[in-house]
Amino acid sequence: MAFHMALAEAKTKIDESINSGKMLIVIGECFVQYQGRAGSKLPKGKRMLLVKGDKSFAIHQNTKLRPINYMMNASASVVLDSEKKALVISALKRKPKEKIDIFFYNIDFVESFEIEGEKELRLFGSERELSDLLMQDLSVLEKGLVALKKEQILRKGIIDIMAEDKDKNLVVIEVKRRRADLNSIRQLHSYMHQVASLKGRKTRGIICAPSIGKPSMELLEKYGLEYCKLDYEIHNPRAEIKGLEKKQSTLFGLEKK
Amino acid sequence: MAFHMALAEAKTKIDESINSGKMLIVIGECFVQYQGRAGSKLPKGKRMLLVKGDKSFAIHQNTKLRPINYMMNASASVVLDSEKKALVISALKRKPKEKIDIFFYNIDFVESFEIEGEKELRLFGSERELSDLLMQDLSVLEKGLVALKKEQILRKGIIDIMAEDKDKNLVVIEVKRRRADLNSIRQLHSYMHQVASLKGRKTRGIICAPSIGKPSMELLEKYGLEYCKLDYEIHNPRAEIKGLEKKQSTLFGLEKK
DNA sequence: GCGATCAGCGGCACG
DNA sequence: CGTGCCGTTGATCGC
Repeated sequence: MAFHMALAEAKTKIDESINSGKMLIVIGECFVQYQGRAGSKLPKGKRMLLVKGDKSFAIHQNTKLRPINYMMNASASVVLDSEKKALVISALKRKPKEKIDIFFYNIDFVESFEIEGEKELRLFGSERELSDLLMQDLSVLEKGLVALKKEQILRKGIIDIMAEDKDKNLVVIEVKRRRADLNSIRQLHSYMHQVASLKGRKTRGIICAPSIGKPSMELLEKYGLEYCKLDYEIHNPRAEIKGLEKKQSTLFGLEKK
Repeated sequence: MAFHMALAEAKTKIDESINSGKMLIVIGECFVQYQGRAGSKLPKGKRMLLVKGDKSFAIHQNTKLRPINYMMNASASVVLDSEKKALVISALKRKPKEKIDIFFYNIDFVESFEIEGEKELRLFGSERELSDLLMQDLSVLEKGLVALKKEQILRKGIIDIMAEDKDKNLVVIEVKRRRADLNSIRQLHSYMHQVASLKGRKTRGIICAPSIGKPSMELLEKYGLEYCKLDYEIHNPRAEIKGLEKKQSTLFGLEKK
């Protein structure tokens, strides 16, 4: 019957496409279940399945950027279930053990597209880039500040920039490309304490970010850390540091003279 | 000429589709540039553009789950640039101000698909669910432990579960659905200290997770926190707590008798 | 709207 | 491999 034929035809196309490493698009009414790190069921509805050359599976609804169900680097099997009158596409993965089953009850569209190897995205304005820029001249942060090491690995975490100020105090610097949040502060606090107890030297902590929220600022002050407003601009080939506004922590307000 | 005609035809289809809220798929050779929170350029190559009903734009290559370029909730404009012989699709957003330009030099495929409103995914095994399960009977964690409040909001953070032990000590509990990492420990540490200094009472901190890494365990011990191995299983409608293995922090090894 | 956290986070880089 | 952390994080929920 025509109904089954469509699914059988689709199966052939899908098998071929997945095998070839092409980009595959399937659109139709489906039910999806997943079991693995978590579990989920997605009620029957029309969706798009996108299978890429690297065996990543993504089921998209008509909203949101991210797929509603997915699996990457999986091995696939396509089976025509004549009982359920469905074409079942399963993606399996171990480590962690996960499985996703897609039951297509009817298929509106199947096509695969030849797409050459991926090109590299040239991105600018990443934290890495800002960090590198800062490293080149830490004196914009504070006179006499000199960089010791980038990406200093601690036993429990990684410091963005390790430096030393003019008074030979150690300075732990954490760079954020966006508004500093509680997490940033907790990171810096943890790093600073590790360094202080490890080196037995007076140690300061500075967070560099374009802005910082009020609760984060309060936590920062409570921990005796410092904040430096870091303004930057992103243009064509790379980002550029625009301005730096030192704003020492008020240290519980003791500094008001 | 035929070349332009194809792009012109595509423009019509794309305009209509974006206006209608359908799911739109465009495949062709394109160059992409983005400027906003960061900036990027993607060299010419064949890709898929996916535009959803909620005006989310995603440019996919043939690898990876996530799009190489994207923008959500944008306003779009489609322009035929006869100078550059390209169809330019631009997505614009304010707050934050962002722009993405997609230059299609030729188009292999354009189609839009009617897809009804999204259905809800029923997910089980989330942290929220595990937390709720624990709340129902904290005694599995420790005899005499009683829950005080769920999602207790602090000035600087949110506590998963606030409880009290048999000795009337406050107990801050942080639940993780996967292996506890440094971040989890730093969170719990921060919460515990806030509670202790706020209430002026002896306060304990317990992290519940299926596993914990070695560095995280060390940090946990350094902070005087405790770890509880939380085993759970996910089956059909919901997750279920399988077992709990208490594993008190060794507190610098002082407990070895 | 901002704030905080989770996510089946994914992806990357380094040990 | 695991560990740590960034991400144009996105997505959710509460204030």
